[in-house]
Amino acid sequence: MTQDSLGVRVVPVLVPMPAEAPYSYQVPPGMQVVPGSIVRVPLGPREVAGIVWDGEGGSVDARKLRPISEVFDCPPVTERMRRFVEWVAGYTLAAPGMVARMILRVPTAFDPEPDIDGLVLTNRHPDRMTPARTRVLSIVEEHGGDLAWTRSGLAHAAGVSMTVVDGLAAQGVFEKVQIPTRPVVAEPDPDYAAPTLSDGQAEAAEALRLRITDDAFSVSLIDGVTGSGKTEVYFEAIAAALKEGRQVLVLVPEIALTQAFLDRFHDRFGAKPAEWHSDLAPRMRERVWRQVAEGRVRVVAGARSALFLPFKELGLIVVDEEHDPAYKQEDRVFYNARDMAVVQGQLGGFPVVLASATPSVESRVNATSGRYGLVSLPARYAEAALPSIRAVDMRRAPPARGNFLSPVLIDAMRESVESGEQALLFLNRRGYAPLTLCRVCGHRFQCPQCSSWLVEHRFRGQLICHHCGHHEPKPDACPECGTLDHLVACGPGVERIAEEVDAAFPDARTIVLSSDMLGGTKRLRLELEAIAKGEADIVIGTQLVAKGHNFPNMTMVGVVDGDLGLANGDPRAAERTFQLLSQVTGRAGRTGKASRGLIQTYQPDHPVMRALVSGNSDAFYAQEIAERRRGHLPPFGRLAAIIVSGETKAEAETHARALRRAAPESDLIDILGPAEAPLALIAGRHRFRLLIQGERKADIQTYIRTLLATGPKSRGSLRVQVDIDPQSFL
DNA sequence: AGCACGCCGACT
DNA sequence: GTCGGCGTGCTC
Repeated sequence: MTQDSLGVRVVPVLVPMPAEAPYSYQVPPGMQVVPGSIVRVPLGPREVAGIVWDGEGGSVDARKLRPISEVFDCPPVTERMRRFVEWVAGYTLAAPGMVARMILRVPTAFDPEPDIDGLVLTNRHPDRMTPARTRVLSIVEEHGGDLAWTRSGLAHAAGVSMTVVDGLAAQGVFEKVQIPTRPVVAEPDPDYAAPTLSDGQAEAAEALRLRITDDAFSVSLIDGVTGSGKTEVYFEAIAAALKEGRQVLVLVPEIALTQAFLDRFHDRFGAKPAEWHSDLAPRMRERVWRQVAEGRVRVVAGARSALFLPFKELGLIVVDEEHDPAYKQEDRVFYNARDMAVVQGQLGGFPVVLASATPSVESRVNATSGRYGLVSLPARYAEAALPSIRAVDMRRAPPARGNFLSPVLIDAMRESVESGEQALLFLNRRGYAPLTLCRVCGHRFQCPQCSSWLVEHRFRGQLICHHCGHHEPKPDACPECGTLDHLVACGPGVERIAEEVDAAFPDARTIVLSSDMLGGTKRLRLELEAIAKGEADIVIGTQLVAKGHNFPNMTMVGVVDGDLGLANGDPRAAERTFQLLSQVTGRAGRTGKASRGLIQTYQPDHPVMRALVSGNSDAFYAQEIAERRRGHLPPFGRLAAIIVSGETKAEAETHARALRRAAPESDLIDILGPAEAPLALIAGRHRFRLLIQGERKADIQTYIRTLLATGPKSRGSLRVQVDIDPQSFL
């Protein structure tokens, strides 16, 4: 804290804009501020919320200084949160103000919720009774007599107008009291419904409980297949943290929390967790934020932005489905919420639990190297038998000409449908066909803006670019040679599979689920409910069927193209495919009935397929890890360079190919979205980067020189930052 | 990031 | 004659 020339106190304030450092503001005489105080300050033509920061304000022209307008009546941002903001800003190379903005993005939560005016019965009697007055008084008596009521609530309950209640209050029959605001959720009870755990689960739960009572920073990875009871196990860690009087954050990847998760939590703790995600109604958002800050909310389940809630006494973060790419934020401030959760744990000195049936390779490495604790759960045999998974070798059982479903798949579907059960077909491709070409001249329909193929959506009669959203009506004639009616669809999308299914099963009830479905989220939810109720026999879906929804009668899952995504040049291709297909095939087999997953593939010997079929992923992970030890990805060794390469992933891939050609033995490389490593010195325009790592800086410099000499000179997009270790916080 | 100012094209 | 596009520049 400093004083300006007139002796007025000046403090640094972090304002929500991309400045390098806090701005300085005067503290008007008589105003009390401490580091962490949330204040309203003038900023240019407007007023914004900012956070009083630590240390000295920078030197500014005294004439620029303006006074703080107001200190909000709100708990100050904790020391831990302030260090967290600085850490995230340093790591992601974002402006600290922009990180602070993520805490402050709750427009009106900084003022306390006003108490509600209530009425409570006195022992005075009304001058005379009327039927309406009798009703009011008997309603109050029925509820015990000493409860506080709101005017409108009481009038409504008694079925009378508010004037009746006002009349009684005027005679002193009621007196005014202040009702404190209602908590957004009831307090969870750690002893509400202690579960019966299997031996394996009990052992795992005990290991996590010990971490909690250690009261120190640690990271534990719970690795257990679908149905092994990970959730029950980390619930015990939550219970232990609650008993220690700490708050708990459960991070979940999806925007909307699945009802299933909330129900399970309620069953265990007798109350729901507070929810936090971007779709939350503004009023609820404020109340949750406020009550989290006050420590009234004990457990929050939320999307990645919940990491920036101002917890008063956070004592545990659980990251569910830790491998999920939805944890990456790739705009403004680029971060991976899973990693930042670990950072919070370290700064706050409390445990972090990562859970996944298919952990990310980096978490597996951290667990096997001992940096993270590993809690493995054996499969549970009893109620949730795993589906038997089989690879369908497409070379040996090919589909009929012009079709995409192998007879093996069709037979399995028929068996399920005929026995009154449901079948799910998974294909991660929207629309009818991913490529359209002219049979006469070979013209391929390409997006005019981003040069990817246009995907035919036959239902809508459009050709659509899935990259940028560009769309045009599908013409009858080739734009190149003008020939009519010779355009041909290449490859399958879900719409095309639906066509094939309709032909093979004309009587079955079929539903197609994809994110571009007409009718939006509401319709989707209805369809999911309908499916759960058994109102469909065959479901054909894209990625969104992989998530959380349970279909109790789904006994067969067919993956139409298991190889899709294995060969797209992404260094995480195998990992992602394994994770996605595990999840999809896991949709079957939660019923206790015998169930199966069939994966169509041309590479039945691929490590991913072997892992899926055997149910043992150790060899697969070992291979992935070995591959990366050969130099493909952090988190091994020190990340030595980030080469920024352009606006699109395609551009980054071009650079990567060039470098691979030029230096085939090099310690390459990954193409990463901005969340995965600090975004160097770079204006926000470059969104994808190559990472190069090596043992010695000299190696890196060689690679960079090679790339600069041979790589495409696309828009001068190569920039370099050296010497950042993304794991150095551990 | 947000917001104002500012300078050029089609319309109440 | 005005409304409105987004380029540039500034905010303690």
